[in-house]
Amino acid sequence: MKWDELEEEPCSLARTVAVIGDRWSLLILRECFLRTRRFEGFQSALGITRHLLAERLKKLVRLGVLRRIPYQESPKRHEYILTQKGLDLYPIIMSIVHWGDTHMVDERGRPLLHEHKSCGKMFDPVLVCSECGEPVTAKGVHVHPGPGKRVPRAAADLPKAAKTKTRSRAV
Amino acid sequence: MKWDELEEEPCSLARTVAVIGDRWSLLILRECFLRTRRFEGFQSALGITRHLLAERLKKLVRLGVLRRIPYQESPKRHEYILTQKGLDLYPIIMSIVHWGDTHMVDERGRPLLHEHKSCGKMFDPVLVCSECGEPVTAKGVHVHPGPGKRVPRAAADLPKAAKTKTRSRAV
DNA sequence: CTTGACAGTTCAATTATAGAACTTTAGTGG
DNA sequence: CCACTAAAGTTCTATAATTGAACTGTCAAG
Repeated sequence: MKWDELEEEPCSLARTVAVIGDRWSLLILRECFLRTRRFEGFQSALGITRHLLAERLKKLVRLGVLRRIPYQESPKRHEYILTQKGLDLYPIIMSIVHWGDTHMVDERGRPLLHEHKSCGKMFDPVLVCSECGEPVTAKGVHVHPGPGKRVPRAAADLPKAAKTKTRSRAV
Repeated sequence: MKWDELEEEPCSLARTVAVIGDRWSLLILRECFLRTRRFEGFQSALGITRHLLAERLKKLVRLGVLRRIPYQESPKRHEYILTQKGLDLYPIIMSIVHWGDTHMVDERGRPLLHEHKSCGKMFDPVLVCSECGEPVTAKGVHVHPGPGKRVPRAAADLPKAAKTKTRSRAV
């Protein structure tokens, strides 16, 4: 499967992985949330090669996650800022950071602590149900086919006999 | 930067990206949450090459995200199941799926809908503050250095004059 | 008129991934 | 006994992605 095919899959996870599922995109986006905006800033903060950084920034702009806006004329210079689509990635970033805080810290503890401005306390992010407000777990979720569901790649390609039975599943 | 170095970074996001930040790991984990457990199951559902699948499964086992347990003797066969560490990835997966549902769907709508068993309603996941229960946004969060904070790579490698000023930042 | 910053581009060398065939252990049907 | 199938990998070559380093173009300052 190529990256482009990934974008076409009838799966919201696969389509999002097509955007952020590589070694660098999430790190670049972390820097965006840390208020880095310029090429040199990303490059020196991350140690990414300039070649790849240019490529990834282009891709994120093409996908509508970043916007490239001029901040000076002569010589023309641009900076990269998060669009709303980009800002909406924050829950993903926070969930990732929280998992790292829980499972990947060394003896010395967390690299960063987060304060929720509106309540003033150090907090952890919790994923809850939009309807009842209770925390969401894998076992507590039942999945139904939606309008955008297609027969998955594997089942479509394989002979009829090989089709896997469908079942309610937790993603 | 190599994958191994990524694991060492004093950043919970980088360390988590070292685990799931490639083309396939998240898709394999999606299948795990969809109750796939066996080699052939992953392979036919994803279309990943067998070579890479074997490698990724090994990696996820080594990192403690999956456990490899025998389900029959002669011939010895094993299946892969999520550990608690793996189950804890669910908020990341759900956040990713939700972003895809919001920003990457075609005209036909979402591939899947999610029902929250305990309240019986179709829902979206919302990230809230563990302390006050209010939704978390990038702008509403203030970051403080934690005990595991080290001077970042870039600042440590560069001459003193080039050190970037520290600032409270939103990741 | 030389130096430096910024935002890239170019190119060779190294790694990773894709695609396909092959291996091992065992069960099944004839 | 023999061919065929299945699961779970392994091995191999070709192709694609990434790295590392140098190079380009525009302007400003000294």
